[in-house]
Amino acid sequence: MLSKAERTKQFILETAAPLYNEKGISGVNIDDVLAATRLTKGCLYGHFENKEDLSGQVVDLLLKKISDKIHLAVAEKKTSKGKIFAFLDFYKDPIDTYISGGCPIFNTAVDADDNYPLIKKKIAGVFRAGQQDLINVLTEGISNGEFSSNLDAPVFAFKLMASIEGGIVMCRTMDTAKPMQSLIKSLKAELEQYEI
Amino acid sequence: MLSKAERTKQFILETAAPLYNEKGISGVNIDDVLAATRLTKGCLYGHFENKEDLSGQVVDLLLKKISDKIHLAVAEKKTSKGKIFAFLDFYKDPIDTYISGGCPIFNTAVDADDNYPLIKKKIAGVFRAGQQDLINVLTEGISNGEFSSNLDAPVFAFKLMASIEGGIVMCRTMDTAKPMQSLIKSLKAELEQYEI
DNA sequence: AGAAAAATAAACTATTTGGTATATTTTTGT
DNA sequence: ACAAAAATATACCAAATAGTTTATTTTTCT
Repeated sequence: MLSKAERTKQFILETAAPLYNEKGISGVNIDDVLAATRLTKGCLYGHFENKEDLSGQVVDLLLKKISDKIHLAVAEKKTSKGKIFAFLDFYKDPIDTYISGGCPIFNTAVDADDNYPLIKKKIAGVFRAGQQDLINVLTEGISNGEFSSNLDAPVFAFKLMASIEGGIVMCRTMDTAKPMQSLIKSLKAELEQYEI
Repeated sequence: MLSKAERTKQFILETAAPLYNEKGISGVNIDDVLAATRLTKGCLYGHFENKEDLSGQVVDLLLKKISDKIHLAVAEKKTSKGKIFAFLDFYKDPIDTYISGGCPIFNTAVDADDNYPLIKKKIAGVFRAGQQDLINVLTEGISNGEFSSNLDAPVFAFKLMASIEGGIVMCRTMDTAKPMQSLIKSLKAELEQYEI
């Protein structure tokens, strides 16, 4: 079992995570975190060196949580098509997201661009890994005869991610989930064009 | 001719615009703006009530500038296909953007979500207007025989915007423009499937 | 039960940042 | 040329925020 200290630290990170996702890195202040956790400064600074330390670890947790959740949703499907569909369906509700405030990968990407080069590098890695995962699934689908070899896996993988992420932001801003449903349908139909 | 005061005010807004696009609304501080404009506090506060006033007007300018520029690029094309292609080509370089820091519409959307409800509403309007413009172009293309009536204009319009905006962020984060070229090609090909 | 670890309470420091005030200088436009 | 407008310089104020300190209390765990 985790020590009390480790549990408290985890609790702080978990509680701060949605705050960071909603308000952005520079939008969160220490008092917000203290209010949300109902802990005291002395306690918080016993677990983290400073705000930068806290922010870095929160971002890491955010990225890990969403990545794990997606992998889980995708892993339980057997076919290539099933896995891609599961990825798309994961994002079907852009208003009420897994972690409140939208997709943490994307939010952090916009936040970090021009502001936090270190975090930006982390996100770049997450994007690359995510795209590679999709490429692997699609390539697998081509080699096992699910899809035609006309399917350009890297391009379609990028298109899937870009449109989903863009769609989330648009839907959240316009406060409607409907366009996301149509977008997902359209992307599914696009993939099905390559079915053999 | 504009009065000196009006010119100075415009100069402040134009100079602050890329700062806001790069750093986000709460990331910009007054001293940044003073340093960039090389003006003094007294002067700045002679033109704007407070930071909120300045921020609001900068965001308005950002949205107007990019909207105007896109309209200009699209308007000079005659055909529906030409207009859509012009829209896509407008975003072909996600690294070196028209206004430094990426697409201001999208940046502001992520920034405003959960933080600035008033600005969020403004962006929602811009998204809706942009989508409607694309719908109109596509619908025109259908009615004049360029495209099949199988083309679902609202859905495709949304897909165009979402994937382009998402693609910009991904490319900027990974520091490469290449995937954007492929994405644009793919979207063009997708539209061409509906050509008659 | 009792020592060590963890958390609290509360006061305090330092820095950043938004904003004000005012006297002086520069620029503009008739 | 000259009055009005615009901008500067400088000093200052107030609030928000990050971070420290220390003595005390609570909790954990053997």
